[in-house]
Amino acid sequence: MLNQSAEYGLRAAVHLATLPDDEHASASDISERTKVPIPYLQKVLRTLTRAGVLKARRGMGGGFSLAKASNEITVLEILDAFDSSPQRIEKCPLGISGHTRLCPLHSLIDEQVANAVQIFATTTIRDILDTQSDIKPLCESQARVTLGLPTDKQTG
Amino acid sequence: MLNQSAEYGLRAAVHLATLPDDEHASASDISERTKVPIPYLQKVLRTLTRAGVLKARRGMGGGFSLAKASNEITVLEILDAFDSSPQRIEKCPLGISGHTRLCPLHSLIDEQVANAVQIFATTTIRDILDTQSDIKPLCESQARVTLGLPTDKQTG
DNA sequence: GCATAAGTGGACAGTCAACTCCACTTATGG
DNA sequence: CCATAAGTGGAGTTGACTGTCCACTTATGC
Repeated sequence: MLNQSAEYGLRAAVHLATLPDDEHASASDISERTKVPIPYLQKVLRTLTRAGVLKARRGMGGGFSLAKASNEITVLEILDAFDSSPQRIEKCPLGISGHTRLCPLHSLIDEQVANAVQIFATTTIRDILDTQSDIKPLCESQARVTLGLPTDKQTG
Repeated sequence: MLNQSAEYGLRAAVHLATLPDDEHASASDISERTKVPIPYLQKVLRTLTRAGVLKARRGMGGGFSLAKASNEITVLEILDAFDSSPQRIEKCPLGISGHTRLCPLHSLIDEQVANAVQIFATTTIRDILDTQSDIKPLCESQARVTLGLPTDKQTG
């Protein structure tokens, strides 16, 4: 569905959204919380910064924070930063002339893509945090405590 | 959404489904109709044959045909042959213990996947051919006539 | 203003999907 | 039974994505 970078980017954004508004988190803080290898995470964070999703601050006490309010950052926006938003089928993949719309085969596929894109475009990071669930995104506060024995169980 | 092989495999299956029941089409016939490079298509066809979607017949007059009725071949089945069915998220990608379900972030994504999988699992090749549309899958019969100048226009 | 914390940029290595080739096998038909 | 049509198997190439490293720049704070 989406590539590794996008998955990591989402985790980072969700984590940053849980922080008090003007607080920064360093790459290694985020890495711990999101379980993403630091070197790769740094690259991901840079990408999100260039895309205008995050703000970076250098130097001591620096780090990353959201560039706008969490309800102004859509999931799609983050996927796009990593070329990972599901691709709509714009025109016939066979490139045959004479038709102006997709045939049933490609319509079927494109419809599924369209559905997903629509949801991702209208869901913000805030929405994710606001979702009613006993499981918090990235396992939030409890995570640190239970972290001793990382098992492969179902989580979130 | 799906990889190239799966896209090619779907085209081939749809094309074969338009042929009279016991008729075979050679790889190069299918290549022409589906606009897929022959060498790669051959590999795709082999994969579908091994997966039990197609039957192959060697020697002169041989070729490929569907291994079962077109209404018994689902889109998902073909995607699966190429490891291209959208992957459900089974367990927390962060691998944190203590939770038994997905967190809101991963639920959101998994829901989109689930939707698509559900549709693909219940749509057969026959359904695609039966879809009401003035545009036929792979541009069917008219295609050969207009094929002289392949332009990049919208089709299906 | 120097030591140190922290982000930046870009180069580099591994893996996998996309795609190509070719030598081999099977079957038909004259 | 030989020439030829057609599928099979597997090796090889390229390029994108994943992931790592390091030298460099910026900012803080003592």
